[in-house]
Amino acid sequence: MFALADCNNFFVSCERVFRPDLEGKPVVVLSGNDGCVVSRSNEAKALGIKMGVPLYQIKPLVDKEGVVCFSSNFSLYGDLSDRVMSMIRRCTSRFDQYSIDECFFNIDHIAADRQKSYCEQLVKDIRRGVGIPVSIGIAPSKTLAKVASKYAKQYPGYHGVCEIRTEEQRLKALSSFEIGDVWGIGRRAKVKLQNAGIYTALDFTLKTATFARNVLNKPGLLTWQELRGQDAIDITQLPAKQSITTSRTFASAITDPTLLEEQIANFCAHCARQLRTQNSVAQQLYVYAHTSAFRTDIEQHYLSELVTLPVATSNTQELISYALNAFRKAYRPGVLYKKAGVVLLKVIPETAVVPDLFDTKDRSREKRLQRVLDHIDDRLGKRSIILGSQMTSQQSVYKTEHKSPLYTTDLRDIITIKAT
DNA sequence: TCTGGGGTCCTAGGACCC
DNA sequence: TCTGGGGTCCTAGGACCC
Repeated sequence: MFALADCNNFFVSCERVFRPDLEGKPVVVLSGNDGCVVSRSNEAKALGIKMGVPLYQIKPLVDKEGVVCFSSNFSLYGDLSDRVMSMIRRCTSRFDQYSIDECFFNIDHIAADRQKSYCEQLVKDIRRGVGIPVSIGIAPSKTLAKVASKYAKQYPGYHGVCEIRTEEQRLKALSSFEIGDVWGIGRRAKVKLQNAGIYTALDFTLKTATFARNVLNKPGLLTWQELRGQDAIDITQLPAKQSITTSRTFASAITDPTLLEEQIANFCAHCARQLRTQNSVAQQLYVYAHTSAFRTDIEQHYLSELVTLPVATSNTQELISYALNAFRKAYRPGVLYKKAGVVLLKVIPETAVVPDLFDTKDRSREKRLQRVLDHIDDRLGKRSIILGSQMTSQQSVYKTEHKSPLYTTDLRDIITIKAT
């Protein structure tokens, strides 16, 4: 049996941990630049606020109903996620974190008839210990566990835990579960299946394996098997990321190349730091910047450059220099760049680097310097020490009007909270 | 005016090989 | 007019997830 733990309305719940006065009130968390709604409390959902809707489109409703808005605060969410995950990890022999707010875990060491009450206690403990509400689904496959967790979330009578154990439970659960809500069935697949007269998860399981394979290919067949109770999807964590991206949309479009270069240098530094934490190096680097796709009044422009590095590296200085050179080659004056990003590709383990016979760099020396810089950042906080190219203007190009303090991770904010 | 960010997997088709 | 067969590797794009 698989257990799936899923934090309810995770980002909103994180904000509420430190603002218990917002319990029972409509609350939303916004994406970058306070653009879109990315997390909603049940009260906000009840007002009809949809996932992903731009804030400006619901501004009248937000004002009228007194919806509380937060800018996203990822260091807070990451920290609370770690605390929830570590509580679950202590209860299991097999643990796979699937996202910032979800994990699968094994409960086979508990007798079958006690698994539900065991998980109910875990839900209570996490609520008391971290302050985050969690729902747990238990079933013989991961997809069914996801279905179960949705029922657990939906009906308070379940006390946060729902099981799909017997064939009777499975048929009942799937018969009132919309096909588009199944894990692995996206928008396109939903339309295809509905056109074939399939509206519930149960309808889908009554078709043949050949049908599932023909209409939705291999991933669809796996989902079909899982819904029938067979363990088919493996989500064992990849040991290391194969690509690393940092990209941002700016609050307003940028034309100034110096300002853009500063952003790209920062994206690059962020990617490189992630690369080093997984002891990897990148063989390729991709830089892009483009106009807003939503604007119909200006000509669209997409700048992009792919650089293959002579020697795979994770060095921030080196990666920034390649990224800026590539950017300068492709930059077009006058274009209103609204979004830009850096992607590191062909990521491989540090130990697999093939040296270049004609390499002129003293790589071991650069590596020692990089290690010192990382150490300073770890000790004194992010961006304690950065390169000149990362801070040429000191101008902020992002909007975060509703950001909560870094309650758990930033010493300066903690001191401020205590002082007030 | 204002519209997020970061990933993975799969497949089809082209290039290339013998 | 008629123009092989089989395989691998790579890439772009689509679809999906949170």
